[in-house]
Amino acid sequence: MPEPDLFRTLADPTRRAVFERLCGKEMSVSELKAGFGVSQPAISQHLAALRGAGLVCERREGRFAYYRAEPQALAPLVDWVDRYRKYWPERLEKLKNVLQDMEP
Amino acid sequence: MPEPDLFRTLADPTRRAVFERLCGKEMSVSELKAGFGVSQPAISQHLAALRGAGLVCERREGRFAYYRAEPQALAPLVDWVDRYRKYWPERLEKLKNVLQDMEP
DNA sequence: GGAACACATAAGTAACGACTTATATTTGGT
DNA sequence: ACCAAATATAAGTCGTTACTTATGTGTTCC
Repeated sequence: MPEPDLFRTLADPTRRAVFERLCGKEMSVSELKAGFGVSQPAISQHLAALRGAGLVCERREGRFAYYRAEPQALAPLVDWVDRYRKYWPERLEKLKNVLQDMEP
Repeated sequence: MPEPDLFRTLADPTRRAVFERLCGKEMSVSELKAGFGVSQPAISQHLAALRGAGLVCERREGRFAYYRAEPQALAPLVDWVDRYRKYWPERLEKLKNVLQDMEP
């Protein structure tokens, strides 16, 4: 398995949407499949790719497989983006809002 | 031309490296080519892709073409990343540092 | 005007990536 | 024990993509 790059893993819109949905709540594969216009194997393959990048993890329960997102795995991407924030002062406000939303 | 997705545009390591180098300083194509193990047309093609995504812009001067990065075009990516920052409180410190570096 | 230079575009190729259908594996229910 | 459900894996297909070499376009210098 070739090095899993976050950019490449998230480049596919369907796979990215899968990750986004899993950030909201843990879901089974068939629950995920609903709403996407692709087959179940396609979903499983996207989940395998996301798991390879550490972006999701699986919890088995009987014949069901529940997946949830692991947003910490976005660390390298966050770092990368932050390196270019400084070129971009007009975004300061939005960043401050993000900070405020995070504080209790 | 199909919609230029930032994730997809930045997915290729060589192309991403081109963008990164252009954030440091404006450069000509041949100046860029040095350091990458690919042909000049390959560089030109990456530049065309980056330009299509608004990530770089070109300034012509005689027979030279100088390129520089346009980090503002990262906006959608920054927004996307910020949506997942809130799942990730342990990164608060780093974010604060980023903020501080941006203030005068 | 012509040759060398800087770059872009064209055309071809080989690898990759996202999908499909088909099949295997495990589990639950009857 | 059997059958259906939930998921994973295999194998094949087809479009995309990142490269190559070859060629075109414009510019500078002699």
